[in-house]
Amino acid sequence: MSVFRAPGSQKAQGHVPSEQLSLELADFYKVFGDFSRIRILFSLLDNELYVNELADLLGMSQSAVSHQLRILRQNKLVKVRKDGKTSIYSLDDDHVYRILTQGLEHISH
Amino acid sequence: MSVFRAPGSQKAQGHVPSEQLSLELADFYKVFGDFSRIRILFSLLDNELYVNELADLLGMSQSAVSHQLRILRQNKLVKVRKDGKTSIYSLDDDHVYRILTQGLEHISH
DNA sequence: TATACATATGTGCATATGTACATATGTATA
DNA sequence: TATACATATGTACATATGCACATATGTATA
Repeated sequence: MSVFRAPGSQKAQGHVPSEQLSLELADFYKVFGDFSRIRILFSLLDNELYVNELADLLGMSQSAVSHQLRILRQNKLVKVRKDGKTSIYSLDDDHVYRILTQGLEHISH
Repeated sequence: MSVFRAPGSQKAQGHVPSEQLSLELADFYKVFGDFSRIRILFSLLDNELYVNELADLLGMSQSAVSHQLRILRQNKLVKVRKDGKTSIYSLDDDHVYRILTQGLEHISH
């Protein structure tokens, strides 16, 4: 793994992990580290759904769902398709699916 | 994936994801979703290190490191070995290593 | 065009969280 | 035993964050 700084920029024993990479990885996990967002992603595993369907399904307000969908969009985890008045959301690709299944494997040891 | 509730407990189209599982998975990701904790874990990839070594290496206070190590301990991501006055920390098992490498794969697309 | 509907978004607030500071706990050494 | 050292932890506070509320934007229909 090229997680570390170039030799010479380190002080004592141990390698200082790259701050850039650490930040990116933490941000990556942060998106998945929220109950509502995980539930939204799970809901989209089978079907694409529009915003109000998600809100009803999960018992969340339209506002809350929209705000979380925005975060998921910005992080390229979901994509939108417009159909008239409705915005239809789906997982961006099966990359997201793999991340979720790997996470589930880890928590079931 | 058995991520969903039993059929019958769902309303319209779409499956309501299990709240229990969603919560566990979000909490799992939440631990990794912090810059300082990721850096600590990366630092422990090669070597075991004691608290002050980590603090010096990462430019963090002893207090901050200890508090984060506590969270990592509670989530079984690191383990402690006592040697006199010092507490020597290491990754709990290579399960943690796998999680980190998978995360890195994802952010590098 | 006026209205209803679906979604997006700005804002405020309550809660969560990371860390500094101070201190407690535990261990080795003089 | 007294002191220094290493770590753990309680507390306060600043910041981050998720969501409710109100409203803006965009689209279809009467």
